[in-house]
Amino acid sequence: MGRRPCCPKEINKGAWSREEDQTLSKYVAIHGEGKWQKVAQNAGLKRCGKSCRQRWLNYLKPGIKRGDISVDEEDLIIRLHPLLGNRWALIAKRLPGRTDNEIKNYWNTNLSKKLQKQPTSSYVSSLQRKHHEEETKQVHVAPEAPRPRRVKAVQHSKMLDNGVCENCTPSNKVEGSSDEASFTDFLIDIDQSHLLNIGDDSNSKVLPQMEEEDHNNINNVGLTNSPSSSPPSDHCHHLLPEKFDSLETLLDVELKRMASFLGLEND
DNA sequence: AAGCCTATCAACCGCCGTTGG
DNA sequence: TCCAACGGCGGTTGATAGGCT
Repeated sequence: MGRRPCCPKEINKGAWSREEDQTLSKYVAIHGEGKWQKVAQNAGLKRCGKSCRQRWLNYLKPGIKRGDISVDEEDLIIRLHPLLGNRWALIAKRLPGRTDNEIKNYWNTNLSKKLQKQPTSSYVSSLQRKHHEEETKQVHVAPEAPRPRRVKAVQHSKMLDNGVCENCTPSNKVEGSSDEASFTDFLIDIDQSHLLNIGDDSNSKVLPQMEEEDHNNINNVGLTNSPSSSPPSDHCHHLLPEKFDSLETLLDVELKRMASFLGLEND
């Protein structure tokens, strides 16, 4: 049997020519996006609909930024990745003009290597160090060093039924572990499920030590720039917001904090 | 100058969720 | 309710440019 091919056999593959780009751009300008299969047919492009969509979204669409990922953008990607995992499309939504493909490529070719040399936890430590240095006005950073930003929030701990955080067990050793990535992803997935499980308050847990804290502490989920925050290794933030409309809401909160920290709140 | 190696990134592939008949 | 088509997404591949020997 096998899978039905999504495209006719006689289609062009590989790099798009200028003529094809122009044809596609004109067609979309007139008819709008969507119905990509029809776009390919009606525009006379010997291309798969998916290919047209990808070409438009990743290259031709107005407003697409290309190349030169700024330091702030890189920083945002580094911060969002622990939070979202390889959800490149979600990350891309937070970087106007950037496409998921570009971010994915940038991650795979640049950031993953950087973070391999300096694993997330030690990266976090360096950020903390730098943050402390900034606090004490004793800044000594190698030019190539990552910009110091506090990234406590990678620690999205799985909540157990008894309210104990798995992440707090003495055996919890993330640093240098080969399981680090999957561990983090696992934790994040768990919490995303919790967060998205709105309408079921039984799933929205706030541990006792959390209850006495200000509602603003919701911001401790994800990223923080709090100078007084404890390092992730010695403190777990047992918290899940009582109610988030969605993960997007959570991210908006965090991004506002990030923007504030970056001094970009007006952007 | 030539050959090899590595990095980059555009594009393809296939899975999966959504939608509409 | 079912199913086919479509669209979105993430993983992977392959072409190519640039650097190195």
